[in-house]
Amino acid sequence: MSKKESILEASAKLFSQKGFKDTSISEISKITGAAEGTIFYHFKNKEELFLSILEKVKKDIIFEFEQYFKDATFKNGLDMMEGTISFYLYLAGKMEDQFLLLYRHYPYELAEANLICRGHLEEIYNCLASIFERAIVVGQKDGSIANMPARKTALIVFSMVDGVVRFKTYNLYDAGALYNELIACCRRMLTKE
Amino acid sequence: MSKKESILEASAKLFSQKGFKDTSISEISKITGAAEGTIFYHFKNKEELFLSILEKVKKDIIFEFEQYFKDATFKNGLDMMEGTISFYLYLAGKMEDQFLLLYRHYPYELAEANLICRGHLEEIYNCLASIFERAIVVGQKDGSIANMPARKTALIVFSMVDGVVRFKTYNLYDAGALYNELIACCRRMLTKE
DNA sequence: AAACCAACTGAGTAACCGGTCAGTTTTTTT
DNA sequence: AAAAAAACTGACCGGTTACTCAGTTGGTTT
Repeated sequence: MSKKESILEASAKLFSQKGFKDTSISEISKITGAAEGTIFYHFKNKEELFLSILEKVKKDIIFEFEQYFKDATFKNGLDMMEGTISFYLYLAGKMEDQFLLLYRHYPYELAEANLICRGHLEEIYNCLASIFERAIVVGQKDGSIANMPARKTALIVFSMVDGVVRFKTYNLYDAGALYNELIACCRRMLTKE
Repeated sequence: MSKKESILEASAKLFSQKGFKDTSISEISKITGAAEGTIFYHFKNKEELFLSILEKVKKDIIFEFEQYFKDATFKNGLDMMEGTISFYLYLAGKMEDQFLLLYRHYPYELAEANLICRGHLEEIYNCLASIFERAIVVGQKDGSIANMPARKTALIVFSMVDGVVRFKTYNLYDAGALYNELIACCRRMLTKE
């Protein structure tokens, strides 16, 4: 692995686990074995290093969902929604560090001043919201999901699922213990009476 | 207002809006007019200053909900849930800074090492979850809410509502635009058998 | 072998950080 | 009014920070 790659890998982990401000260049230098100067040779400053990481997070998340939907088949829209939620929870565990980075405050603060950062975040959230929305639209066509505003409902399902992941991240409640209830709630919320 | 009070007020605002690490003692000193030494006279270090603020946030949030439920009357449990959600959204706007502090990462990081911090957070989340739970229990008694695990469902409703508040906080989506849909989703989720 | 160049180095820098402390001012008690 | 206590001050300190830059390395091209 090149020095640049190991810098990216190590700082992605540190930014996720300790936060942007609490991660120093000297720490990244020590872990990777690269001199501090090397870090600034590859990235013009700390902020740009962060943006490179965020871009990779974006690509990874979008790639994973694309892969999942490429191979998956569903009985109907409601079944698709259930699969999507399951995969989201699975992914949040598998890509724990990447999700943790998105649960931090720094990306959103940077997004206020930095258009590139804002763009990455919007792409990520748009991708996630669209995944839930697609399931709803499919379900409304095949009749497994009732008529309701697809995008808005998707955002609510998204925030519901994401909230459960956060509970786990912050050690407030075990996400696994809520899984069955989450699926049941979602089903009741979306199906016709 | 005493110096101590103005230090608490100013740093609460700064910790919420800029974060713990990004707020320096010298900044608090400049804003309040208190010397840096004065801050350390009242609070033995920066962390203890933070804990004082978190404790106040806890008291304020719990107080506000107690006040609300003291005067409010509801037709039934489902109506109570709707009122609770509305009040939660209203409160998240009114106490924007306090909620923002809870959306930051620092409190949860500190909670891992500091029992007092952990205690405050648990009290806050327990209070919020219990509020939603109570409405469900009432609704199940009067028949307006279907039978389902009260606590777990409460946590899901909570994470759903809180997620919508976060969308607004992070400028990702306007919470107000989701209000009607949020209530409708919640109603469908709770009323079906 | 000479020239070139991207990758890399680490000592150095100015700015800032949380925290201390000896001393001053203000308030309360006697 | 004297004494005691509490509130307050700001210069100072050691440590850390992001970032710079003059110089070195090692591989490729001419």
